[in-house]
Amino acid sequence: MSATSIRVAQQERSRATQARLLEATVECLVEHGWSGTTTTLVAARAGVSRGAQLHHYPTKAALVTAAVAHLTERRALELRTEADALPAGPRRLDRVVDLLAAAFTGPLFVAALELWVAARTDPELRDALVPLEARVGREMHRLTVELLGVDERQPGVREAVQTTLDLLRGLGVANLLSDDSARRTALLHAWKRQLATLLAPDGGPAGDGERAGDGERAGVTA
Amino acid sequence: MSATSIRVAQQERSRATQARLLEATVECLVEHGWSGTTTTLVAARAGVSRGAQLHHYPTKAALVTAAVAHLTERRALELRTEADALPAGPRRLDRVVDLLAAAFTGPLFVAALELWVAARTDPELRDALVPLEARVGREMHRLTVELLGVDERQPGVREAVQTTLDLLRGLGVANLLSDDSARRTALLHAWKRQLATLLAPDGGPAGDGERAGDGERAGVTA
DNA sequence: AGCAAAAAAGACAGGCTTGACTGTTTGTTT
DNA sequence: AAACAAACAGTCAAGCCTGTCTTTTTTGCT
Repeated sequence: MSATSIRVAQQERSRATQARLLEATVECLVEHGWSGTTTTLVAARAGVSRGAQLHHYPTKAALVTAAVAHLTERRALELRTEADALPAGPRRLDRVVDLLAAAFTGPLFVAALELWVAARTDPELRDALVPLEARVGREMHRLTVELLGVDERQPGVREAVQTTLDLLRGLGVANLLSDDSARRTALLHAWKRQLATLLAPDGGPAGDGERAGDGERAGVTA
Repeated sequence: MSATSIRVAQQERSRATQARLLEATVECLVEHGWSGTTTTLVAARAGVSRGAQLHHYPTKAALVTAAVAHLTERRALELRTEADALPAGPRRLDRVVDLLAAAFTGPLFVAALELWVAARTDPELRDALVPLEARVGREMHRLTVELLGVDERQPGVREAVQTTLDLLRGLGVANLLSDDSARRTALLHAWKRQLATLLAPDGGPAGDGERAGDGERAGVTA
């Protein structure tokens, strides 16, 4: 009973402390922004002593890097969870867009955006963020295609999906300061119908076969 | 000769120093991000002593607030300048989109985005930024309509323009870290043709009369 | 019980940022 | 010319952030 189970208990304690630290880091990002996210504040918010914090994450870079990975996990999890709860009714496309729009306006997106902007001028953070973000971006594209139930080999479909995601990111940024939901809702209403015609297999007005770049690479995606 | 001309000289000296400080602030935002933009660094970059800096802008908030206004001016100026140089050829719509896309990827956009994100968690900065950004947003919308030479009263036109700007903002953010120009170019190519059909007065597939919110309010626009 | 290792706690030093303060130069008025 | 005001220069202290260090507690094993 002792050998493994108790060792597991200890590991579990570590894991719990680390989880609290990472969660607190994300919360601080949302509440205080990147420059307001100090290690001291994170430790205080997590209810963890500074010594314990430094024990698990020796430097701020280590903490933030781990938090980036943690955030990525949480974003993917949240997406899948909400996607699973999606009904397959006639308004399927509308619901999918609403779901994605919610992902681009929630706290997790805000935290990711803070990191994204900060990473621009912070090489260490950038190196940690870019590969993960690329992964999330591709995953998001794939999930969108799957949820919409469209065939990506159809001309124009890939572009339509990418455009939707980029548009949602833009709307998400616009929603940062002032509440933009009224405008966003109206705009998305129009876009939904637009998207419906683009995805219709009978060949809409756009899409003559060309392919965009090398798939969805853009990040800050959920 | 003395009364006015010399007073002008002194005022001009002040103005020049202030301009250098504001310009240096924007440059620091682009190069080092919001948290890397310290007053010391700005003063050094501007070639202005710390005393002189504190004389003109007693606090960091004062400096940044002034820089926000300055940045707004520069963005508007840049837009108009480039818009004036726009040829009125057959590829008019393509050129307009390219122009706007450039505005959403240039240094001025980056600086504005840094401020935008920082303002989310900084009330003082936020209060200074929101009204100015709203102005730029409206101006950008107006200018786009004008450059495209479309009639905004036509159903769907307003939505199409707003969608274009929000999409460009999203693409601009995606371009922050990794160079996304290949994907962006391809995507915009598709969107241009999409936009052309949306703006065509013979009634495209979208736009049945509803209006979105209260005009373009979203910021981080140029 | 007793020992070793992991986890946690908290004090401390070094570096940086901000803004206050004093002194100096340049420009302006009478 | 003399007094006055604005612009400029540079130093200083207080506060904060990061990361090192030592000490204490908890856990795991014999």
